[in-house]
Amino acid sequence: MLTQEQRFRRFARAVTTELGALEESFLGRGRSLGAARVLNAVGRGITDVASIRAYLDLDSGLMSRLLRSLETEGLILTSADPGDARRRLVALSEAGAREFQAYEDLSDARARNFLVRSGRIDKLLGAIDLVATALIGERIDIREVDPRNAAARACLEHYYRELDDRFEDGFDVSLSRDPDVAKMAPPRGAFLVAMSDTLPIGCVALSGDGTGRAEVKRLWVDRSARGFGFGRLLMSAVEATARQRGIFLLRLDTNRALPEAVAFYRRAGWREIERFNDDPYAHFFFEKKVSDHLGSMSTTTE
Amino acid sequence: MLTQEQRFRRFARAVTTELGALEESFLGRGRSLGAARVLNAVGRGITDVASIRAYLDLDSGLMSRLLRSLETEGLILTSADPGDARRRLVALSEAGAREFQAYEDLSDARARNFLVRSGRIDKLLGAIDLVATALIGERIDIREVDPRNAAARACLEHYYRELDDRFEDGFDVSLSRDPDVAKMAPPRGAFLVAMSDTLPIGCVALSGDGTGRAEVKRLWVDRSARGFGFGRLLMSAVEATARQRGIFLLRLDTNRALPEAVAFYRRAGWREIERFNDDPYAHFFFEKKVSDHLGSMSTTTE
DNA sequence: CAGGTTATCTGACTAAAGTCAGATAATGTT
DNA sequence: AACATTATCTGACTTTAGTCAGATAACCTG
Repeated sequence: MLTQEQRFRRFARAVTTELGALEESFLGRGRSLGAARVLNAVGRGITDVASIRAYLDLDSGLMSRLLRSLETEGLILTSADPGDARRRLVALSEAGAREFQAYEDLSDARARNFLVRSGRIDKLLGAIDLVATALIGERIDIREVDPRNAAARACLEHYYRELDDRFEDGFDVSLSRDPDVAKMAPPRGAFLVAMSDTLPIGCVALSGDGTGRAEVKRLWVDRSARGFGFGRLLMSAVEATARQRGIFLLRLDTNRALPEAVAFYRRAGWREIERFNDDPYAHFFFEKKVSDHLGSMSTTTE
Repeated sequence: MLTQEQRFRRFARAVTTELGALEESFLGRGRSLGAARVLNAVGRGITDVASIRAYLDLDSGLMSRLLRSLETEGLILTSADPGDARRRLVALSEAGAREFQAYEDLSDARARNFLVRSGRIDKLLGAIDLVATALIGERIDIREVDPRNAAARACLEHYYRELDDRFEDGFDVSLSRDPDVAKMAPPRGAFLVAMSDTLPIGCVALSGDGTGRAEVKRLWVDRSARGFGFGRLLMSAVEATARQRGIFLLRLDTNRALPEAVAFYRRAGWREIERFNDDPYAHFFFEKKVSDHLGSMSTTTE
């Protein structure tokens, strides 16, 4: 039988062929891969020379020559940084933007081709998300965002869809105690999203009312990213955020159709308590003390 | 939300980084990637220059120079092909074998590192097999092998394990009508394995007794490879093989715990018939005519 | 055995990627 | 103002990969 290593190596060969073909298609546009990569970096919004150099790991000499060749092609415009004239800023010209878009289209076409040719797009997307998440691994970035932000909304949509799938009678947000957006934004609360490269793979909300107590809501981790400990990571992050906001006691509720969530909260040091709301979707109630005394930012209204 | 193309591109970036690091580690052994690749091809058993050239898609001049450099390093030995002195044969020297092993160890170490670091080896292996199978796609090779061969045995082990998982009371080969190996080998029968690169992803056996009738047994497709139509491919191949062996009528049985198999046989033109054996695991029985008259190789014992 | 074909080798080239040692000019520090 | 530091640029270099036109020797066909 094939060993696990051999299976990985078959995967590596298959992927190398596919990605090699993508690079080949880039060469078809008449400039070197190095130049194409720089153009791509600029197109993606990396605008100063030092950042591009760090992003692509390029020698300063090579970088300079690639910039010069893109400049004489008329694809980029460079200028001195007004704040520090040693630095140079790079921007796409109109022709450069068109050329950047052409590379984007090539990439998208190959991605599409790969996905469609299998005939099993959903299963394949699940698999590639899983592999990418495993590879990106610890390089995950938990950041606070506005709950109306695109990544946050994407997470929430996934979250609602999953509840709708798993609850016996489906899930309808409007029937639930939906915390309003203001409660999930500073200074009273927070909305945290876990980003793996460009993909939002999980979220959690802290819904506060300005007192030293708050609720944890909307904990979700993408199916393809489960088992890597991101749920725990999100919970630690939200507890830390709560402490910063001067919150000392957290509560949450959850549904009996999510036994792994109930087990997870128990393991993570949450204590089961009496029902504290009339949400029809809530069956289990927990609380956890996150700091010993009232934090510095707690208000007087408690 | 991220589009499907963006998800693929996140995957491509993650994988490129991982595989780039692997190539970097190859460079650490002090020779170019080209030379390392040739050494690897020789180590994997490709012994004549033309085949290596085809395998690695190398220009004849470049190939020759890489061979010369490996030869002066003392890693390979070349000799004229005794059958055709224009061809050259390549073999690893003792030092070459050690060096080849060093590259193998590097590859394995990186594969292991990738798998272990996730903490979810089985799920990850399933995902990479799925992606690799999708990428390799049509480039699948159905070949007849001896049923005692390693790939065949690997398939059968998976097959038995899966039946044991799915049947209500498990599965024990010794209780089943296990066709003996001679019936699954030429000239009476056949054992076909579907190879995707180096991975056996499916099998099917033709168990004959030298008459114009035979049984199809052991149809199996790996979980990660289902839905790509490989079952259908294997069945067409086994029917073609049956015709070659002079068989005109095929029969098979299957279990009620495998509804998708039953549906598959119905769709593929099989006709349900009466029970024709006393296998305790068999609940459904099918037959299919694969040629109109007795084939040329049919024996007189029918 | 003559003439064509084949497999490999050699030499002369190119393009791309990358390295390294200064040069230049702006900025920061004392 | 003098000196060190920083970001970028320039020129000279190397290695690798790859291309192409023959050369060479063995083989195949009639």
